[in-house]
Amino acid sequence: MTSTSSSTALRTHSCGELNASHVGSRVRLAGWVARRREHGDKLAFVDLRDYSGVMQCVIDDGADARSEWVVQIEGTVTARPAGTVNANLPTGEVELTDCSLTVLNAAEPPPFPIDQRADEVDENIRLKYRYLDIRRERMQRNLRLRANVNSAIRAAMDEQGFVEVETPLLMPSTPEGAREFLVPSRKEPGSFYALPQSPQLWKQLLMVAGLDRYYQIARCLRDEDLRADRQYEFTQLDAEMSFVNKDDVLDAISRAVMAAARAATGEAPPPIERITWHDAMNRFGVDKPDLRFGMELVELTQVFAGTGFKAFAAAGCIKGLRVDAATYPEAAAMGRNKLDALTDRAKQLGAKGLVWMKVGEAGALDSPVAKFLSDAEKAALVAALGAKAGDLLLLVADEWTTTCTVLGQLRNDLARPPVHEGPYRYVWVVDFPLFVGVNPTTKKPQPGHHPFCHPHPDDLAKMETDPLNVRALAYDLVLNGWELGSGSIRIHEPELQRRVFQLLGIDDETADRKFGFFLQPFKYGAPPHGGFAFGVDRLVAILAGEENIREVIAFPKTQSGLDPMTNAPGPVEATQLGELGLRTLPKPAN
RNA sequence: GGUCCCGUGGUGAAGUUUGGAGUUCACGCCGGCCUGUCAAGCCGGAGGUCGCGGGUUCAAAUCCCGUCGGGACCGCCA
Repeated sequence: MTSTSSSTALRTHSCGELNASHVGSRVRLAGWVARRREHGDKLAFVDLRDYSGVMQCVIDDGADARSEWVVQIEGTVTARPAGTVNANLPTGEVELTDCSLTVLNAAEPPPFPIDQRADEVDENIRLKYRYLDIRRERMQRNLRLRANVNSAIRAAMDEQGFVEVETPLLMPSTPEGAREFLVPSRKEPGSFYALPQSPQLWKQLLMVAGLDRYYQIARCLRDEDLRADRQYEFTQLDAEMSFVNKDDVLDAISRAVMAAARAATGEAPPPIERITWHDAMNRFGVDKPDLRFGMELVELTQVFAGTGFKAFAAAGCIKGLRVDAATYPEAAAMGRNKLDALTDRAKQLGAKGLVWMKVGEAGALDSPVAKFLSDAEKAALVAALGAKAGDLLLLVADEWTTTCTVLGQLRNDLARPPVHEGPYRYVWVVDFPLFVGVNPTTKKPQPGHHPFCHPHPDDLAKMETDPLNVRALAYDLVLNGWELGSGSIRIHEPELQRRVFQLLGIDDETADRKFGFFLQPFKYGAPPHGGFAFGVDRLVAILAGEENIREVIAFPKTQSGLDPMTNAPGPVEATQLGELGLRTLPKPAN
C-alpha cells in the first residue's frame, strides 16, 4: 500500500484525494457513510465521506452500513466503467472495488441530512447538533477558510516584524464603552475581574515597553445585544506599532488584509481606496459605505433655499436619493403600502418624515407634497437628481447628520446586494471626528472612538472652541458595507491627554482613578504609536460569502446569547456561589 | 427596552385569512424487491401534546390574551 500525508494507522488516504492517477492502488479509507444505494444482495454503492470529500465504494456482499456509521473500507482504486463516471464529483472518475468493510462505530440516523439540504434546516437545530452540522461540506469549507486566513495574517504580521504577544483575559473593569462580562474573584469576594472588550490598554503598554510592534489574533468579549455580525465573543487581529504615522499603520494592516484575501480567494484585491468620514457621510450616509453600488445621496439644500414648503424651509440640510427605474424596477414602482412602510422606517431611524415623489413624463412629479413646491423648485429638483420617468425620489430634510444617516440606511435597504455578490470593495474611512455629539446630561462632547485617539494636528487650535469639528487621527476599514475594524494614532503626550480629558469633563483625579494604571506608564517615556484592530469573523464571513458570522464560528451563540447544544448559560451550585461571595436575586416579577 | 417575521411526525413545507375528525406533499426512518447507481428506483409500513399555558366556542393547528424559543432590525456595540 502507498501512503500520503493524510495516512494514519487506520487509513492510507483521504477520500477526496483519490483520482485516476491512483488506479490500481490498494488503499484503505476511513470515514462516515454518506449514502448507500442497494441493488439487491450482490451489489451496493457506499459513498464514504471524510473531511476531504466523498469516494464511491462498490460493495459486493451487501454489508450492513447505514447513514453516518463510521467505517473503514479497504479496496482497489478502479477506473469507473464507461458511462458511469460522475462529473459532479472530484473523485467521480474512480471507485473502490473488491472492498472489505469494517464497522468502527454504528450510529443513529442524524436529525437532518448531512449535506446541502441542511442549509434549509432551522438554525437552532443546526446549532443543537453543531457537531453534525460541521460534518457538512459548507462548514468544513468555512472553518478551513478561516484557518487559512488566520495563518496568512500571522505570516504577514510576522514578516513585518510584529511580535505576537498574549495579553490577559482577566483584567480590571473599565466601565467606559461596551458592557463587560465580569468574573467574580474567589480570593477577594465582592471583587471582580472583567473580560477584555479588546486588548487596547495592554497593547499600548507594550509600546511603552519598547516592543515596537505587537500583534495578536485576540478574542474580545462584549456583553451587548447580538446581531448577524455580532457575537458576545469575537476575534480580532489586534496590532500596535511605535514611531509611526497614519500611513504606516494603514500600510501594515493593508498587507495583512491583502494576505488574508489572497489566502481566501486566490487573488489579491486592488490597493485599498480611501474616503474621508465627511465624504462618506455626505455621499453614502453611513460611515461604512458599500461601494459596490451607486445611488449616492444628492445635495438639495440650495434647491429649496427660500421655499414656501414649511418642512423644507426649516431644515438645515435636504438631500435626496434617486431610485433608478431601470436598475431597481421593483423598488421604483413601489406602491402606497410599501411607501408608507418606508416612511415608518425613516421615522424609526430618526427622521421627522420622508418625502417621496414618483417621476412621470416630462418631469412631472406625483407626490403628496408636490402642491407645496414651485415649478422652478420641481425643475431644479429633477435636474439635480437627474430624474427620469418611472424613477422614485426620496427626500429627507433635517439636520445634516439625520438627513445623511436616514437616507444612507434607505439606500442600503433598497439597493444593497447580498454580501456574496459582486467585487470586494475595501475602503479606508479616514479623518473620523474626534467627538461625536454631546452627552445630554453632562453637556460635554463624547469621544467618537475612545479618549486616547490623537486629534488631527491641524485641528488642535479649535479643540476648545469648536470641538465637534475636530478631526481625529482615526480610521476604519470597511468591506462591502461591513465595518471590519478601526484604529488610530494614540495620544502619547500626557499634557494633550489631560486636555482631551478636560474636554470630556474628566478631571485629573477622576482620570487617575479610572485610568491610572494606564496613564502612569505614559510618564515614563511613551513613544508615538498607533494601531488597529479588525474583526476576523466579519472578514472571513464576507470572504466565505456568508451573510452572518455564525456560519464561520464553530460554536456560536443564538441572538439571545444561548448555546442550544450545551444549554449555556445555566445555574450553578449554591456552594459555588458561596465560595465567590455571591447570592442571586429572585427574577423580577412580571 | 422596542418593532417586525417565524414555530405543524426526525427534517422541510402546505393547511391558519373564512374554526368543523391530525388532513396533505417531499425527504428521512423501518420492512420487502432490485447487479451500475450516484440526493438510485419500485412496493408496503411506522411515526404527531400543531412550541407551551389560559380564554372564546357545541367545536381551535386556525380566533383572542399571555409566555417560551428562533431570526432580522432599532436602541446598545467608547
